[in-house]
Amino acid sequence: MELASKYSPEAVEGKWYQYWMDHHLFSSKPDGRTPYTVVIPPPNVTGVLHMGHMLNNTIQDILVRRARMEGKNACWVPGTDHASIATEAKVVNRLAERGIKKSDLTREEFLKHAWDWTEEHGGIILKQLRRVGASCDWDRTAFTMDEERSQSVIKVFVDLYNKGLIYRGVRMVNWDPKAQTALSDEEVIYKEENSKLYYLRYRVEGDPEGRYAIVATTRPETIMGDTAMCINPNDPKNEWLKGKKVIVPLVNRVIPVIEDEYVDVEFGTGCLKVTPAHDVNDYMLGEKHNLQSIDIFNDDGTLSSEAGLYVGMDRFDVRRQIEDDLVAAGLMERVEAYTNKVGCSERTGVPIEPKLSMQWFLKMKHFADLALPPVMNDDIKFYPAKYKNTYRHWLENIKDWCISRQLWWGHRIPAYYLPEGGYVVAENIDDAVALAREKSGNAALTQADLRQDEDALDTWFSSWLWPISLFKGINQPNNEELSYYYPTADLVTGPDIIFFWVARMIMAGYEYTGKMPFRNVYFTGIVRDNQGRKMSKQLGNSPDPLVLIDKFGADGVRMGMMLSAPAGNDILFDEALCEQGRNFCNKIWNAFRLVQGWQVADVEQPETARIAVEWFGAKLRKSAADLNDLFSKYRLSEALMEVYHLFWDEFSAWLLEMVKPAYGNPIDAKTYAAVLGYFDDLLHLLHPFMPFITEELWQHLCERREGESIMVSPQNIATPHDDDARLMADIEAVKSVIAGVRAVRNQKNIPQKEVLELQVVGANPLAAYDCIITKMANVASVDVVDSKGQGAAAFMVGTTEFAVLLGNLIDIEAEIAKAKAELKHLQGFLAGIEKKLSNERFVANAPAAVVELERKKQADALSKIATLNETLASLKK
RNA sequence: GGGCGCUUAGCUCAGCUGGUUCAGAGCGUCUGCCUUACAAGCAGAGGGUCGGCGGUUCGAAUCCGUCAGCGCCCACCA
Repeated sequence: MELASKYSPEAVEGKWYQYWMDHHLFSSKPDGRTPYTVVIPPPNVTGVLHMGHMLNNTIQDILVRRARMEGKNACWVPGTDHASIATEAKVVNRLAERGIKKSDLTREEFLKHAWDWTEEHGGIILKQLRRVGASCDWDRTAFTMDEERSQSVIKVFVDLYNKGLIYRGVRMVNWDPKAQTALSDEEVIYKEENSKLYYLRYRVEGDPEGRYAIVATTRPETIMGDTAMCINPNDPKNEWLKGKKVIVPLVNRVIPVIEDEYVDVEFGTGCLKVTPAHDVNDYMLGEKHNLQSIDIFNDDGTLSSEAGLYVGMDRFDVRRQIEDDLVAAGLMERVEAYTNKVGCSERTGVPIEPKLSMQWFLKMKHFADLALPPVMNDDIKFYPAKYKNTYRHWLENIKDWCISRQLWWGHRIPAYYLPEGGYVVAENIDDAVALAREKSGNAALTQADLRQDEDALDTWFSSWLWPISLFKGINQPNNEELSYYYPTADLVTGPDIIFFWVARMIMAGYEYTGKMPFRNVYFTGIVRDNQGRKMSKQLGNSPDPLVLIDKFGADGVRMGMMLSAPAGNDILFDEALCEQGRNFCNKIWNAFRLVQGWQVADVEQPETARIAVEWFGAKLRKSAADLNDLFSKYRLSEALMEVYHLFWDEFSAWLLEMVKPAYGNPIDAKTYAAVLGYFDDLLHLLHPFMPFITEELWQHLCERREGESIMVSPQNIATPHDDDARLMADIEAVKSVIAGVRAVRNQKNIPQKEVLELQVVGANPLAAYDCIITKMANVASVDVVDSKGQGAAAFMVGTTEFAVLLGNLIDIEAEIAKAKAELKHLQGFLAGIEKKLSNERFVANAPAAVVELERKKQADALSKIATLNETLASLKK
């Protein structure tokens, strides 16, 4: 069959993915094999594939395919996340485009829109993952809001409530005025902002001299909520304010001056305005000093009637306005430029507003105690391990988790309020009615009397169950699938969700199965552009993975991603890397074209081929062993580089050239079979990284029967043999000789096809390999001589001198210069060694082996120097 | 403010518990080649006093201290 000289991914990829699907090659059921389980970090159900997914899923696929090829029962479970707040925001925006406001809809109507949107866009990303080659068991595709997962979430909520770990209460929470919901601490991102520090004048009530205190604040718009001014009792400069009352500017409310050591004497004027409703610290001060709390904001961030002034205006408009008004009223001392950190909503980006509200919380101390030890003692391993510190620090300082969200899209909190007050928590309405009757003593209560809590649960309250709920482990504890697949093997995710997700999965894992959810966590880096900038829509520097796949092929892009993606390091993505991947595909393709074009005949195996075949076997065994080691350490980009080098340099450039028959001649059957065997081995090693091209070539190579696939075909590369190392070292020396001759050709512009004469001075330690040297370097023979001939270009391999006879082509001056330069280098080298050896303390203290080695180096250097001196002498004749 | 990590060739990085001629790899660069698998290729070459300083040691890219620069995480100084 004629093959094109270029590999065409488009003709291959779709075909094979369909074939894998048709033959259920990704599907997994419990059996007698060792399981290898990975659960996908579920992408947002309405998301589209970006470079982060490309990286993350390529890594998972490599691990999964490798495990599958090792004979494990690989199970990669895909799915999507309902992403409560993100999806709700998207739905709200979409409705807004149609002129519909969320507030005009009932909960049911809104959810209908959300489900429509989910069904329309949901799963697009999963389809896109197939283009990448992801070998997920698609029959298991799950959704965090499907029936099974929803039930799990509700069941867990009820369970934790009954265990006393979930409570409801009024607390200061992070309020997102745009999404109009509470957020967990983890969803608040602090951004540095250039703002202003305002110095306001608070006149002292009844002061005959009309004195005033000066308060520094970044948020003058909150003065309407001020209910005290606080000074440090140990602050002499504010001593005079003790026991006084001051008047809030513009508002003219009289508030007390309180004393608390919390106040930093050094900051501003040492006077702090206290707004208990709108600042976490002020809230604490308010509690401590029994202050009134005035909530001046509406849920959307506009001023409420409580504020008295600026009612209905947005908080930031008020800040601008009040600055002017304070100046006009003569109450502004001054304004300074100031840099501070403002907490913003991770999702909507708007500054969060600390707000007192009724929310549901999960006590975290219990879970922290559960989740910290297994990571610290490496039952669960983190790659890279540095994230253990981050993890520990978070768990040791953990605060209760606010799990309620004022959203509709998500799992609705299963709490039901009784008409006369109080509530019950139950998995379903029937249980709730029963409980409510019991609680109230009113046997006549019906469903209609109960009102379910309006809030939904934080998205992460469902995803923390993911590794368990995917195997129905919450609803059917200890079921067969769970016992078989769980704990999962590896989790591949970004360090940005270590708290959101990883830590909480560990907590839920131990709480609900008594076991870890996964054994290893591989933290990927962030994909950046080649200038180190984070990829973003605004910058437009984020390529579409599918466009890249169209351009370079899925295998090419996978390789491009992996080439520079060490665990935990950010990857600077450059299309040039995909180009390298594509080129590699082409290289593999063409190596195959060469091999499959050979005519086989019943001829004797040449010695060259015999040695070459033996040598490459050693190489292959060594690489396979190295790969095992690299994979065990999750050093995937190094593993890929290892295979890349093995295929391109050792196999293509050396082995194939060594065994290649002369033009038009056939190859012997023995060599041919060996080369095909190696090709098969190489395809197996490559397959986890480049699934498509390897499957394509494998079928050509083995005359595959329907239903077979490289991914489940046996692969048996032996462990290294005892004499492999010696053979490999010998061939490395042989390569150096060949490279030496080629270098001479290059310098002298002698074409490869011109046969040269090669001499070796003294004895030839590589005599057994002369046939390889003559073939690869195109020399007539390797002649052992006592001293090299006139007009020869010399080079050394180890301590042996080789010489290429050049006759009148030789450039005596250049040879002398070269020899002199080398001599100088060697003499310097020797001087260093001799200095070491003459150091008594070195000889006395260093291990014998090290000293011995130095002696060997010394002897070798002396020998080479002698050779060079002879060369110089003969050149100068 | 606290914690962690990084700094090695033009770029991206590897160098594990100090000692193989240890200063490496890939890409890029340069030179020569359209050699009958592949110019998306072949052959060859150049390139770094391992961020600075100090210390430990017979010996330091590797261990310790310190300084400088960069990055990340955490934190209620308004």
